Amino acid sequence: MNKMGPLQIKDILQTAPENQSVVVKGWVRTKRESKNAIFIALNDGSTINNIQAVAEPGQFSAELLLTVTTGSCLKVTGQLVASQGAGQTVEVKITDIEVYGTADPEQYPLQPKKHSLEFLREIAHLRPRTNTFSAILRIRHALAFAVHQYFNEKGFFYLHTPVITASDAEGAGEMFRVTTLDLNNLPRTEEGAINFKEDFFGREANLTVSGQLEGELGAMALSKIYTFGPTFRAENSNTTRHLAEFWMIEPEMAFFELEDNMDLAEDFVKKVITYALENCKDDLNFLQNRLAEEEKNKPQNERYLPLLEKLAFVVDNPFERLTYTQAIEILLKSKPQKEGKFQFPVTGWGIDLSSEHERYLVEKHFKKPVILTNYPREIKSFYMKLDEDGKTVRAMDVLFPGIGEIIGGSQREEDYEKLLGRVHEVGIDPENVWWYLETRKFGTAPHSGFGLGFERLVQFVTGMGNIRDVIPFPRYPKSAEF
RNA sequence: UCCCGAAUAGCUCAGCCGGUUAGAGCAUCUGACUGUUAAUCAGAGGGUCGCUGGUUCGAGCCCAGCUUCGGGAGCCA
Repeated sequence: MNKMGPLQIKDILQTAPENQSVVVKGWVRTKRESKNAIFIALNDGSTINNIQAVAEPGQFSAELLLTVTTGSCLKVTGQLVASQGAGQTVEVKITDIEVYGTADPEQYPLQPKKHSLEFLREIAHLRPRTNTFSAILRIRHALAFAVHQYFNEKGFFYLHTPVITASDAEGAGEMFRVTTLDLNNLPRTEEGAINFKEDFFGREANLTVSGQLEGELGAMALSKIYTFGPTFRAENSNTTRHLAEFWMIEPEMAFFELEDNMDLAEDFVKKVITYALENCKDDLNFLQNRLAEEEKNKPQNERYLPLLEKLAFVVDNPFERLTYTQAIEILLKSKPQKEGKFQFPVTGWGIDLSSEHERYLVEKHFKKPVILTNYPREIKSFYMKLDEDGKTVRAMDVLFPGIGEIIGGSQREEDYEKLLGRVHEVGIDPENVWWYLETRKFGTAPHSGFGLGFERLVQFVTGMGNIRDVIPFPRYPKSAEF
């Protein structure tokens, strides 16, 4: 087999030292000079661990060594030897240094010290070079890989739903417009309205807010499909769990009823978390220690479980399943309700649960992930299958501690007349979704699906508090710099 | 979008009741020391106090507006 590029630090660190010659390419994390040795810690992002390269004083010119600073990029040639010092088993005895790129320490913002997450967000082009963000990005990759692996093994097909759509039928949120019209010289109809017939698609177009409707079309032919792609919401949301551009995973399954849907959602989440636990040990350990440092400053009662324990707990315990109606009963009898601690007191059946209510159920009452089902029809989307009582729909929300709703899904309404009725009820023009309605006209079938916010999953697994820190280049109101 | 808070050195922050020349830790640089582990010790450099306007003899500090950031809420994934 051909060697595909140079060895990576991850592999070199696991190689037995036999004075063999090695080439290491990476970015300098720190340099320490002492009387008998110069130590350079190199990292290439293949692992959170650095490799130590050692040179002798006088071996290289002062001019060269001055350019070896934190952030600079090097090619180091030498021998792989057993380390004489504690802290690492192998190290590289340097014979040659080539500086690929310098990084002026007076200007390079990432110096060997603690930086706040807020500051790193301002230098998103460089933050992948930090331990924290490289760990997050490796875990993010592992989770994405696990998603595809899981669905592939379960017989799902990856369906590529469009990024550009002409319908906002789901009403999932405000949309970003896609246009090639000259905004300074808009074509007008005789009535003075903007003439979208002259636009690229000959009609109004937007970025997708969900691949679900198209996903259902796929499930009505391939039985089990999933989508995994970017999703766009133009909401003016400024929270730690919303992005304007995020990645959503949406499986859609023919012949799945609500219970099958819940079983799949729970198994899926547990399996991908398990994959991360098994394949990202170093990174998770690093993030766990990092979080533990932060927790030190918090009062005892506000501290969470250590990250790895939290993840193991979620994997090992069944999610709590209950109906919306049962949840309301619990909330009505709850301590914060009786003591008037809720900002929005629970007034009774039919209210939309606010995040304080969800948090109470998940974090205080059950202390584990919760699946809430059978919500009132009035507070859920038009495509959800009506229950027999006609009051509730076969919806399910999976709620996680810390981040709230990680999954929203439902059994879909497969009855043409009932679906059409709901379309009219919520004020959607049936003409805009004729193709969606036709699936119910031609060979309709019971089916279900859900949407999982990928970044919320990454947030949960990494323990990061702000969703803007689990995507390489976050998009949110007033921010699209990088 | 709403509520609350913040903006002072490259970074993280302190700055009293409005009063002389605005401080600390880390980082950077210099020196010392050391098979070192984000080394350690000593010294040095580094500031339009977010922007605009106002009050005042005098504003980092008080007031107004704006901008950006953080936390919470709503919308949701």
